[in-house]
Amino acid sequence: MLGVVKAMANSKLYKGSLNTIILKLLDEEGKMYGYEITQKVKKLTKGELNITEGALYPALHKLEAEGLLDVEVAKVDNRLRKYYKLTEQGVREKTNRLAELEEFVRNMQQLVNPKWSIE
Amino acid sequence: MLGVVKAMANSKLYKGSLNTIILKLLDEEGKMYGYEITQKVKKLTKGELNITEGALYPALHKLEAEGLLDVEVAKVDNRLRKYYKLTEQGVREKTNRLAELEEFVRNMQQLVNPKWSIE
DNA sequence: CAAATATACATAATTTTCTTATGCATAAGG
DNA sequence: CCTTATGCATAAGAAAATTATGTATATTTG
Repeated sequence: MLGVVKAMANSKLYKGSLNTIILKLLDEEGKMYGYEITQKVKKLTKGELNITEGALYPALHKLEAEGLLDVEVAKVDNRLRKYYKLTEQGVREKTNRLAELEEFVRNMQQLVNPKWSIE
Repeated sequence: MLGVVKAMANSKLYKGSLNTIILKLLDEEGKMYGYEITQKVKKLTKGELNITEGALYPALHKLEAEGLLDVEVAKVDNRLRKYYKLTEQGVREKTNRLAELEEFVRNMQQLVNPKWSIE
């Protein structure tokens, strides 16, 4: 019995962007737990981007191990939640990642030309 | 003796975008050879994106194997060049990839918010 | 003119990042 | 009661890149 779990994305372009997404959402929301992140992303992209658990949880663990996230365990309705939030280093890294993302978009615009513009 | 070869890019965001870049450049230029692509990309991004040979050549071979590219060997100044151009299927696929790229940017904009806008 | 750099291809080993497939457990809805 | 939703986790494998080589000719530079 498989629950037809849609992949993270149709295209391969999202590779490498998961960490940036996580850092930015945590910066906005203050703290979030894993499942909440997947739902938030799904909603914001109108179902077009589904983060898989196999990608998300290892990513969260890695960011935590790198000192970019702090974790806090909570029990809600007898179910476990692990709330993540940015550390100070995480806030700095988030800023860097967003700058890289803007640069990426700027460069892709030059290469692949342009229906979109910056600013 | 190592020639300090810079990586394809500082950030990981470019992962997955190489094929799209290749298809679009070939569409614009008509035909190009591998080394020419690396130089063109370097120039267009003002040196910020350096495609490595280890990424480029396997990608070209794969695109050719998939029927998206045709190759034509030439000898210039006693040196080998392999000119690639889009097949009909390659043209169609280029269109798809560009649409995916736009969708990717649109989704990232929703997620990570917004200094850039589409259109 | 010798040495270094640029041009031009290629591939193998490894790493990173993701998909796919599981696994466990509780809550809610039909 | 059975399915779906919530919530975590990890392992096996694939895909795409990095890093490190290797070969060869042409050009520039000290």
